Amino acid sequence: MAKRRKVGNLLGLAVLSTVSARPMHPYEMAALMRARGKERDMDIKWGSLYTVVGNLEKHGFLAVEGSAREGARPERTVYRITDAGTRELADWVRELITVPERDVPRFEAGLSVLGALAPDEVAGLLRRRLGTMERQIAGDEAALAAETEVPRIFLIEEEYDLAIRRAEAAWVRGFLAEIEDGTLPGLDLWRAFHRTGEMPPEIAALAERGAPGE
Amino acid sequence: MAKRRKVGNLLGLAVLSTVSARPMHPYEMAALMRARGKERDMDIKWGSLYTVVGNLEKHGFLAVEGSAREGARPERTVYRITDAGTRELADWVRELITVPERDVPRFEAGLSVLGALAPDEVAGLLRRRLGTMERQIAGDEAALAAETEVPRIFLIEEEYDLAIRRAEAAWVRGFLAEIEDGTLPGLDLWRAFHRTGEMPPEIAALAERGAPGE
DNA sequence: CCTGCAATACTCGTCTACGAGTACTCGTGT
DNA sequence: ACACGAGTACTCGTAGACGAGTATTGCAGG
Repeated sequence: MAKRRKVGNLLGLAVLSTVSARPMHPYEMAALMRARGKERDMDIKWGSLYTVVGNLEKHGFLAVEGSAREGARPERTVYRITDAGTRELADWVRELITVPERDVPRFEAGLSVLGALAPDEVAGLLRRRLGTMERQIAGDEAALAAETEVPRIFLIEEEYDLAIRRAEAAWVRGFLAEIEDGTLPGLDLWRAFHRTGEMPPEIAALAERGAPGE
Repeated sequence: MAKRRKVGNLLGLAVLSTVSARPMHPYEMAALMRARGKERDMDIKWGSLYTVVGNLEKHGFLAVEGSAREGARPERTVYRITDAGTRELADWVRELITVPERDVPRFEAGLSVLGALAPDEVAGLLRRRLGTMERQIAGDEAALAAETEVPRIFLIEEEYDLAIRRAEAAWVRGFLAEIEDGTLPGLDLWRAFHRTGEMPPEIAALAERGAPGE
């Protein structure tokens, strides 16, 4: 079980990793992360930046290095990472890499309530999804291939992401084909279920599949 | 861009889909969802159940059917789904299926800050991850195969989930192999970066890859 | 020289998700 | 006949995430 972190927001991870290079003030972190495309790696809400930095300081992972003013700009607080912060960063990454965390994609949530729609409509929607995905994948693949200077290691997240999206696209393609050519077993059941809103009682009883043990 | 829902919590989706069968009170919904293993499909926090049901009612997706007491039990409020609720459910599923939403897995966040650890340590961690994943996948595959009564349609989420996890495992296997046999280009760079904490400046400048356009 | 727009560097109030607690009740063992 | 532990059915306080706003400055263009 992943232990509860003092600062749980992934933005905190990005901050730690960014200030670990050198002391800087929050806005500079934001600028750096933005420039490095960190937004693609975690889904960052800039509104939380100052809260998160504050929390990191409260828990001793960051310390105030001083505050500098530049020209007539408002004063900016410069933070540096502490030893505890460096340890927290390493420990956090270790956990993220080691423990396969179950963060259920929203698509899967959607699949689990597919009964709310009729199979034929679903086929159409899946076709749309597939189109979008294929376009995005092709675009990102091209962008990644065009990047010949930066060594792969600094772009592995992107590589991983592409691999997963390709797999998802492949799965969707297969599922869609099965709906379209009618080979998906139980298609009639699905249609019936959608019309009536009632699961056939013999299935309902069975649907209580036990969750496979950890 | 996915439009903001009145009730955004995915638990709300599960609730709508559950009460759509027949009116019931919150605790019964929870029991049903639990029995159906909904916890595997979305990551449900039971503490939010009453809040979410309340919100769904506030926005007209659920209506109070009445309140019943059974024996000397405390009074329970029974809810039914409204027409607006049925529409919201369908619309929500439609969106989830059609729009490939970018919900970045935590693993990917971890990969994006891999520089905090040394390659050799990462190799060890990945081996651990892979072991856990393979065990879980094998278990779930067996469980799914053992399920011969319930038609596949009622278990597609699980099928999808397995497909993705297999793809992730395969990717990790490949990446791990590249680290282990030293064929990953830039391994030395990685090691240097980790020791010094400094990205080589010529790379740092390049790392500002522009995010591929939407 | 002055206007306006974009970027800078935050602040604040709202909202809500969540965990931990609570009170009651039924069945079972003794 | 009653003590108990395992459900049942919620309630509530709080931490913290987020969005929207704000005030200042530099600079480009007329």
